[in-house]
Amino acid sequence: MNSTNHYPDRTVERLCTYRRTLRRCLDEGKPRVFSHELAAAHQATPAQVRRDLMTIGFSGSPARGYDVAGLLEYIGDILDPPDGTAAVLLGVGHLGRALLAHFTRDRSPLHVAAAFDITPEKVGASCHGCTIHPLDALERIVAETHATVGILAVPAEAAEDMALKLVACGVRGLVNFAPVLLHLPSDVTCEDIDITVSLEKVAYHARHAEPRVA
Amino acid sequence: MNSTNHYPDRTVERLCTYRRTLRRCLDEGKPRVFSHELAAAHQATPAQVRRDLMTIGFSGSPARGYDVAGLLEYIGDILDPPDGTAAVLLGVGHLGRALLAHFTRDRSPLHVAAAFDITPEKVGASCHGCTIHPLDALERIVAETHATVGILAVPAEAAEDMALKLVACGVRGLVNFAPVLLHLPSDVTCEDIDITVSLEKVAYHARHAEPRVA
DNA sequence: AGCGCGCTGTGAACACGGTCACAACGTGAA
DNA sequence: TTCACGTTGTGACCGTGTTCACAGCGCGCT
Ligand SMILES: NC(=O)c1ccc[n+]([C@@H]2O[C@H](COP(=O)([O-])OP(=O)(O)OC[C@H]3O[C@@H](n4cnc5c(N)ncnc54)[C@H](O)[C@@H]3O)[C@@H](O)[C@H]2O)c1
Ligand SMILES: NC(=O)c1ccc[n+]([C@@H]2O[C@H](COP(=O)([O-])OP(=O)(O)OC[C@H]3O[C@@H](n4cnc5c(N)ncnc54)[C@H](O)[C@@H]3O)[C@@H](O)[C@H]2O)c1
Repeated sequence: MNSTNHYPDRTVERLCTYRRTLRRCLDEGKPRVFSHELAAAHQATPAQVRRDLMTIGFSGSPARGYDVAGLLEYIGDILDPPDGTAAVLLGVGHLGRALLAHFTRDRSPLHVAAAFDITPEKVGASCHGCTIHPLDALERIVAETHATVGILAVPAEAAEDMALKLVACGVRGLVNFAPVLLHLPSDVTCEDIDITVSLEKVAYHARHAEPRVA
Repeated sequence: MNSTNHYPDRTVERLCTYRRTLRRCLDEGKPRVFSHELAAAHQATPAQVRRDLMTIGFSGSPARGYDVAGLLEYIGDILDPPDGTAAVLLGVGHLGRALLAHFTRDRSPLHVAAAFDITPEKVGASCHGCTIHPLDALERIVAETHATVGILAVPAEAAEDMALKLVACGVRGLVNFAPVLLHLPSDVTCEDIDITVSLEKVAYHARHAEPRVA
């Protein structure tokens, strides 16, 4: 297991969601879980869960299952840097405001540290307790907050420019809501969330579903 | 090719995005495209594009490429029902408002036809030109608008109940923003958009990216 | 008219993630 | 103490989606 080339994307994704179930178990005072319980709370089979945990090197015990608190901490060590993750948001429009409302109140290991917009009227204002900064403060604030992730909620035309600006400031991870493919250096991770495409896909599949199976 | 079991999900997804590039070509007066041009505008190789178009049965001509207008119409016939797709939105909170702002002004083949909320103060009000209805009007309005897709922007605790309610009204496609797995009949298509997980994934990958390759 | 280039269409090979199936083992009951 | 059960850990297998590689062909150039 070399240090740069890490776990598969799909596994990381499931780790994120396993955490939710594990937290709920902890809240309920349930000290141990079986693979089939974790599987039921996700889109997964018991074998898949065991495989994921094997991949990250976490062992359970036969007839007892996995230790909830131990696994939660183990996953946290993989996913979370010691000081949590800071993100910056670009574009405080309709979508940006919703994101701010959600990720600033959150005490999770991940939060939005600062927001930016190009519109002069918005700059300086505060939105859900977060001050909106001008774009020329980007480099300084990324450095100060040690932000490692950038969120793009700007119009499609501006997205690539803003992405490259973020990369120039040292950001290596992006979440892009704009409906365009960004051309980025290969060491930058970008997750596209394309709500329009998701809706179109679902509409398509809904139209072509077989009448009723289960 | 039987009528129920249709194209793979990934292909449908790419068809949605090919359309964007094709529309841009049309706007620019470009009558034909090559597979490598479509590929460059997407996360795809030329072979992948050709394979997709082969899958849907659209032919180009060597040395001339694909006819932009023809392909656009061909994809439209696959993705869009004749009258467009109507969706209903459940939960007009921070996220719901952003979605309304985007998908009501849109003249696209897909639009939000009605919004619903449980909070008495919100019901009856209008948001971005869309009236907010009470939940007990759901069945009637789904029937009247012929909505085929439901969008869940409600708190996690309410998501599964609301999903089942939509299904009971005849909706067969869902887009779910709540961070829970929905247990649904197998003939219902559900696309989960889990923004928190996307952020966590990106943060993870950004931390473990190799220093610099390209 | 003839030639060569560059594209399309596609069978075959490949890679990856997911699933199966089973040996190993700890636990609790008798 | 012994046994039966249920769960984990994992090698082998399988299916799907992606890429390779090349034959076939039309266009434009000479
Ligand atoms: N709202 C939705 O539900 C929705 C759905 C699908 C896709 N999207 C996409 O998400 C993005 C944002 O959508 P929105 O609805 O919030 O749009 P919006 O127009 O409401 O907001 C865009 C914001 O970005 C700011 N902006 C513009 N250029 C900028 C720049 N260069 N740097 C920083 N800020 C800049 C604007 O001032 C504005 O505040 C768009 O690309 C849109 O296509 C949104
Ligand atoms: N806002 C974000 O950026 C964001 C990010 C990640 C996930 N989410 C998820 O999206 C969902 C919505 O987020 P939000 O920020 O808009 O929350 P919000 O609290 O602002 O809005 C929720 C809305 O749903 C309404 N509601 C509650 N129960 C309902 C019911 N049974 N039927 C209809 N409406 C009901 C409430 O009245 C409220 O208007 C949540 O599940 C949240 O976890 C949001």
